[in-house]
Amino acid sequence: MATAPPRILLVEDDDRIAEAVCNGLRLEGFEVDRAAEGQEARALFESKEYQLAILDRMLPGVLDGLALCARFRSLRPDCGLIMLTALGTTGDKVDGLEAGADDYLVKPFDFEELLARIRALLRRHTGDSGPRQLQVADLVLDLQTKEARRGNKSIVLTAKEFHLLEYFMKNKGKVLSRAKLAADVWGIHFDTGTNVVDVYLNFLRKKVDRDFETKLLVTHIGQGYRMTDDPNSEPEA
Amino acid sequence: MATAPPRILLVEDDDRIAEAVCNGLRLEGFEVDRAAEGQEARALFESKEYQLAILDRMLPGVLDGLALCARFRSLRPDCGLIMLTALGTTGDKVDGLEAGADDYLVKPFDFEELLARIRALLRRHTGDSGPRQLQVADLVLDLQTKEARRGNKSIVLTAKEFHLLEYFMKNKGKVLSRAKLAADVWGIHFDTGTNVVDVYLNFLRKKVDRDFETKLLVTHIGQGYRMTDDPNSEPEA
DNA sequence: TGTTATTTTTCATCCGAATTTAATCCGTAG
DNA sequence: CTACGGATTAAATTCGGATGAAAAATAACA
Repeated sequence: MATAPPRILLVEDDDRIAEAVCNGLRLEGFEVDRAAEGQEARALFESKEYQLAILDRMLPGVLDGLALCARFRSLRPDCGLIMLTALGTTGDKVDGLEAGADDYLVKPFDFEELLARIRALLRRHTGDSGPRQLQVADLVLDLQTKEARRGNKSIVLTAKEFHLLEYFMKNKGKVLSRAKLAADVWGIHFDTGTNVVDVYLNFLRKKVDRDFETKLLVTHIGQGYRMTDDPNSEPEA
Repeated sequence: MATAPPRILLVEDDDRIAEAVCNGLRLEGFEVDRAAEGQEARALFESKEYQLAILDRMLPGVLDGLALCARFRSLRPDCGLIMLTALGTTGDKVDGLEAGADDYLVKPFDFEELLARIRALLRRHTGDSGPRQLQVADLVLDLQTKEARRGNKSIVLTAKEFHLLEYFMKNKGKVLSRAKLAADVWGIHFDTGTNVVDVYLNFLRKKVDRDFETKLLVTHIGQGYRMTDDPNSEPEA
């Protein structure tokens, strides 16, 4: 049984960065809220319970990253805090740590790096290092080796296929609309007339379902797709 | 059984880093002493019995990290030694290891990472004495002599090549992204647009794979590289 | 210190795999 | 029959990775 995904607050004014990070994190199964400036961030932080906050050091408005950091820390001592700082401002790191941040990251950072630190931090606070493998029926996806196997057959996946499959497995049981898949896996947020999702479903099915009796990927006409353990079950909300 | 907590000597001149690390380690239940420069460190080391010392490579005064390292090693051969090096000073790592250090870490490092290495080192020094050489298929890497050999062919490696190979062998089977390699082997924690990793993969392959039938280093396009024990883990379709 | 050799890193180019687009096919419902 | 949503295939494009060469940094040594 999957526990509730960690909830993360991202405070970043640069749309492009925020966009990319949001996407990436959602793809990894986190629940992400975003604020573009201080007041909004504060409001969100006080209304929901976050396991972790990612704060840009420099923010428009009265409340900058440092101020938020200190405030958040005093408000909820065991919420993880990661500070993002621009390159070249050496003292920043230390200031950040002194304001109560658990870690800092220099921009431009690598998403992988951010992810690693998020995981480290969540692990430190919750003791859970997350799954190394995902499983649905007899299909196993190894997140370390990026290897998939069903039954005793090894399945080779490309990067996109891997992401898509990972996303399905993390959301098994749920019906996922094309729009949501496009958004969370491809980062396509408005309706371009593309059919990549369809095409990739076809790719996945060829590799994952074609040679097997029980089909794990089910189409719900007009609604989307669903990965299921047992085909007779009702879709989850 | 309640053995005495491991005693650690931290030698670091930067107050803030020292402070942070000290706190962290004490929180983890270690007993920590700190010295800010070489003479002080030496005095402490000779007056108490430490299970482990963490040395900054660069220190003010006559005795720098390297000198201390060599001295400590000859004084107490089974005390664990971890070297901290700043980014951008090439060759440091190897010098450190040659001076007798057991491990090194590039600053800025993750506290978690430091912790992991401390634990590994303590484990190694209290009884089972860790691996002295690594092996993947017919490739053997001797951590003592820094010699590599595949089949009956001896392979000469440069410092970076050695570390990269060591990292791959320690993580055999896992797909390692460029970002992770850059971070853990080069200490590049943010996204510069470099392709050193690619180039070094090419170097390694020339030395390790080129003249052999079975290739140990596999590319996973869009995901990273992987060192594999048995190349048969893929196909079958 | 100046000179040379070695290692590390950057840069530009080429090639093939992966991704995306676009066209066509198929089944079902009206 | 036709319209609609989805499945499938093939073709176009883009992107990631390999590689050679040269530049920069570092070490070795006189």
